[in-house]
Amino acid sequence: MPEISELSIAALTRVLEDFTRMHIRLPAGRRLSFTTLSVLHTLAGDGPKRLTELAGSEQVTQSAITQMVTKLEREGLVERHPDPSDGRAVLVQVTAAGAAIVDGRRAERVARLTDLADRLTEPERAAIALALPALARMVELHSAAIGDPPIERGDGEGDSGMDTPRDSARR
Amino acid sequence: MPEISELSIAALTRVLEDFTRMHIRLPAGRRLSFTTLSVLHTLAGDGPKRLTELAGSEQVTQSAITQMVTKLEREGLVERHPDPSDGRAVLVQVTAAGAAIVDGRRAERVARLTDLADRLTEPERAAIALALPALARMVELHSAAIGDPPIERGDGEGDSGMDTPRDSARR
DNA sequence: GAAACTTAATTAAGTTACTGATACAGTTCG
DNA sequence: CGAACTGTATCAGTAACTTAATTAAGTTTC
Repeated sequence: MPEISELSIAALTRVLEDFTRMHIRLPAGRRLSFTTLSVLHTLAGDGPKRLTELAGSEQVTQSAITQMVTKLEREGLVERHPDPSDGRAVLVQVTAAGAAIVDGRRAERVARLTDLADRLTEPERAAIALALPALARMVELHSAAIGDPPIERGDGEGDSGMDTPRDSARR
Repeated sequence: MPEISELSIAALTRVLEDFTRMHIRLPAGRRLSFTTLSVLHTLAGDGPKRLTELAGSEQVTQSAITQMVTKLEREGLVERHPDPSDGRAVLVQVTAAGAAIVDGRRAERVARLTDLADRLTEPERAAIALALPALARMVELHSAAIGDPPIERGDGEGDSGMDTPRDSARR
């Protein structure tokens, strides 16, 4: 016998795809590329990282990361520091200005979602609230499988770093 | 007095950001750009569209769409047809091969989410199932606000068209 | 019904963000 | 110490965009 409320993965997939599109289309104030915003997000969330670590987590080549970090450094959004434990390595750290960009984009998303949630009924909001821990656990299970760092999730996290194609390419 | 289960938008935002990242990083078999996959998804979901409509929904210039559609046409993934109601316009339609790509990527996402959901407890899955309609309604409210077409949602939908940066640029 | 304007698509030239290959400095290991 | 390995930087090339200009069809105005 099937459960009372059987979870339709197909439906879940579609809803998540739609939210992804919503996030992706969020316009950015500054003209930063897709990958660039993702890097800022990662650094703001996980703390300083090596270039090779970033290359792995963003799935671009190490060469691309070097070039991007050079550009971000010129713009004052990240800083390069020598790694005390390995003379070859560089630790990239987000600056206050860089973190502000991440926070700003997060705030836009929160504002948008707040607006939408306000227009739901109270039981609808409650249903989402009750599902959040389970959804968060799916993300956790995924990260664990991928081998990501176990990510401190107290606060000051996030920004999936996504951007519209227009933002990436313009100017 | 606050409700029993108050919905934390901040928490919801973070979870959705994480899912976005999960989707974005999904590797693609073919080497199609970020925007290209998004266009295929839109066409597979909404049916034939004009170039200008696509330019609007994908947030790139019309010129970019023209070039992309030309390339997709060469690869047999879309077809151009004259618009019977307007001699200036062109209707772009996804081919079976194009739809297969969209479906394939959707299937990968479903597989991944299925795997994760299997590792949840039964109450967790039930909680997500109960929240799905509310989440879907948030998406609907968003589309309505943006002015998107009201999207037929029977089946054969989806693929948020997202891709890794690596996929976009390689080869 | 012709002139002026608007809209849809294409074409051309330039920019940017990536890739791949290579060079080189710093580590690790025999 | 020298050989192999690892982390970063550099260089040349490519793909996906941009803006600007062109062509063609449709709409408006008188």
